[in-house]
Amino acid sequence: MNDNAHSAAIRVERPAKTLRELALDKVREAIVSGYFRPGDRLVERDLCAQLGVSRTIVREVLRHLESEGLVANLPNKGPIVAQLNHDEAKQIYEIRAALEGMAARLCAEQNNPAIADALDKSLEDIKRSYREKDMAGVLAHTSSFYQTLFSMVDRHVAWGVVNLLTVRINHLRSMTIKTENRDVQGPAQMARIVDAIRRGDGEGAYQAAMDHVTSASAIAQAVLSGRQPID
Amino acid sequence: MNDNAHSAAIRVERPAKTLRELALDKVREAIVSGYFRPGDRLVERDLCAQLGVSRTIVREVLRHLESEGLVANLPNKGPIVAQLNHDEAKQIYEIRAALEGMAARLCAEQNNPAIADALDKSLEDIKRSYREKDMAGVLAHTSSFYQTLFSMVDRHVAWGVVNLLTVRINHLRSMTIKTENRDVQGPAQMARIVDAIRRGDGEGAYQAAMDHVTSASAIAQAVLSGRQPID
DNA sequence: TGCCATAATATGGCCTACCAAAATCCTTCA
DNA sequence: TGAAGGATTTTGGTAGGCCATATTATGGCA
Repeated sequence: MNDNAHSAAIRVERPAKTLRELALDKVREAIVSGYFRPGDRLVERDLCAQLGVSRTIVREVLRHLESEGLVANLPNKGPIVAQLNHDEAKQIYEIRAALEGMAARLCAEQNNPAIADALDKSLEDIKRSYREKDMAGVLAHTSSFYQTLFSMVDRHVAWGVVNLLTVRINHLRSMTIKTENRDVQGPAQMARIVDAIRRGDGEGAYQAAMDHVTSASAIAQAVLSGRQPID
Repeated sequence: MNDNAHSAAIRVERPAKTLRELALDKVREAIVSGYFRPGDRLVERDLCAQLGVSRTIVREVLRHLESEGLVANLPNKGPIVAQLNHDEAKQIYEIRAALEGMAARLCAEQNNPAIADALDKSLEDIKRSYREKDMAGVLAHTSSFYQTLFSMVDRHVAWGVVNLLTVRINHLRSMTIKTENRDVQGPAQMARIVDAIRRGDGEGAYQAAMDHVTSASAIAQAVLSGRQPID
């Protein structure tokens, strides 16, 4: 027993990730990062070669990404990287507004100072990343901010939905945060959310969260209008 | 050209359903309908035999259902039918409330009488199904009511999210609608939504939609408390 | 009898190889 | 030139096999 407990204590935390999960992450990352562009065909056997795995894995991965909305399947032609149009992007921002607004309200109604403190910490990270011009960091810490918002009130299902939708607009997000003045306005809007939460002002937190997403959406629309869709 | 246009016009809407999609629907239906119970193991090779398809297909289907949240994968044990706990159900109802409330508000702000008319039609179908004690019909027409709500304002992404979440609580829905008085209260609450939309009262429609889901959620919680989880 | 080590079984994870059907590209011949 | 008709590419789908792990028998030993 003692021996067992001991070996358990030193047990190496093995990856436990299956090859399929690794491949899934790789391909998702490749799409989100723009290595595969919207409209690109994802030929199964090519992916096999690039990933170094069998078709079985590739097919399962493509199915998974299809159900995530990152990949579209043309009948008898095969999978391509999904194209996000104007309208869908708008809808995604709208849903995020509704859910993040909800989460912010719940946080405010919790009246727990630890929540605002945790959010402030993420906010500092975001500002620092902006100062260091580390845009990947801005995105990551912004995600972290919202994850905190949801997890502090135990809304992991809603967080899952938001997360799922967010990967589909990732390239838009990375463009909006580079917009002029966004390094000041973005954090300012998020600070309003935190302030309302700290005051216990549910309605204010809701509005502030809605406003933040809404302004991001407006910028995204402008970006999309400026550059013609990749069609 | 003319010929082309003509042949396109009469083109038979071919099934186009791949075997995988058929299998996916079958298994999803089997889970939603309760043929497979929460916690049941879904042994790949058994499913192959039952569905009459290859393991490739079965695996892709399982992956798809996993990302829908209907199937859970235990490491080193394999897939089982996902178990819905108390808290998750509550969260799902909460998200539906937020999104259906949003859709109802948008419908109201549209000021288009056709919307309320279409909703009224679904509502009549629901009442008739209740009178005929056709509970499957009640569920179907209720879905149809909400689908109208979303599609009338072109919010198919949000509808997709709601739909995805709804399949996971399908058994709860089928219990809530059988609750005492639900055949009167349910339609009455939905009529309030329609009335507000017809009046162009966005805030009222939002509240009415929230109230409807919230009361369904309360009933679901009661049902879940009454009968111990299937563990 | 009771317990432990071992073998058998079940199952998921992963792979290769194959076939049919559809789309597409390419060649050839009138 | 241009249309018929292969050849190629690629998906959709199948079959079956290998390995690792986990569970379950099983049989032998104290």
